[in-house]
Amino acid sequence: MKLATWNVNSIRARAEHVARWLEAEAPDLLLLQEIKCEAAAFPAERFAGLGYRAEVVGQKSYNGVAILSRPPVVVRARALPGLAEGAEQARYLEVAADRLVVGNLYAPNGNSGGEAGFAYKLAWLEALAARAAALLAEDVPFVLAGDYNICPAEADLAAGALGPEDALVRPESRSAFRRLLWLGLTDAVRALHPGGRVFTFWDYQARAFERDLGLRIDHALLSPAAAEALRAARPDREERAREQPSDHVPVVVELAL
DNA sequence: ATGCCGGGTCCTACCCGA
Repeated sequence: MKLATWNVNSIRARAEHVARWLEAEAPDLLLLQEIKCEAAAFPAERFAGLGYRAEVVGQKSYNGVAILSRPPVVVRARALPGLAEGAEQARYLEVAADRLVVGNLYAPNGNSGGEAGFAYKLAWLEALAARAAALLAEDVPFVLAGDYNICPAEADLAAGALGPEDALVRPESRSAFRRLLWLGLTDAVRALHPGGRVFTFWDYQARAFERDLGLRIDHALLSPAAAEALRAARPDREERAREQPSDHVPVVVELAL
């Protein structure tokens, strides 16, 4: 099982990049975030021509997640259970692909909207932890992958790339990430690259990529059974050097399932 | 200290991203 997660910063702006990448990498599943459109505007036909089905949880202008798959999948959830009514945004899609459960997530950034915006980020991450606990209780192998909008540790950002008050590095955000690890989940990329700079995002501004002022914020967390099957995990850094790229690159995970 | 890019939309100045 080869799966990948990629915040594409608008699927309509990035459809040809995604199509080319699917042909080159041939993943079984591709988890997309920030598609920035409703389901009706998602270019599903472009990917159907390559043999990929699309499940889409869309929203106008902001957010939006989708899963492209070669094998058929069964949708298990189109939102994260447990969030307050009226707080729904298109940020979660969970499917079953054979016996593996895959949750595709786009966590709130938390830097806009003042303290209320940050509180929403923490509430969302709390609901994600509850979902992880429920999946562990279900005793199915699973992957929760996507844009967590958290640099888990100091090694996960270039020096000076963000201030200490940034929502991506605030202690409360990091604590929410550690809580997922303490439940028993494995950070796939960090498990296989314990010391390396394995950034997944570089800002468009100030020549951040050329200066390698990156962040590691896109993660794949694995259940214990999935972690036993982990064979490879890496960001595809080369994508960031292309013309009109997303500011995030794909993160690829291979499991011997 | 500010804006630096780049996507979106009420089409055009502004919101959001991280």
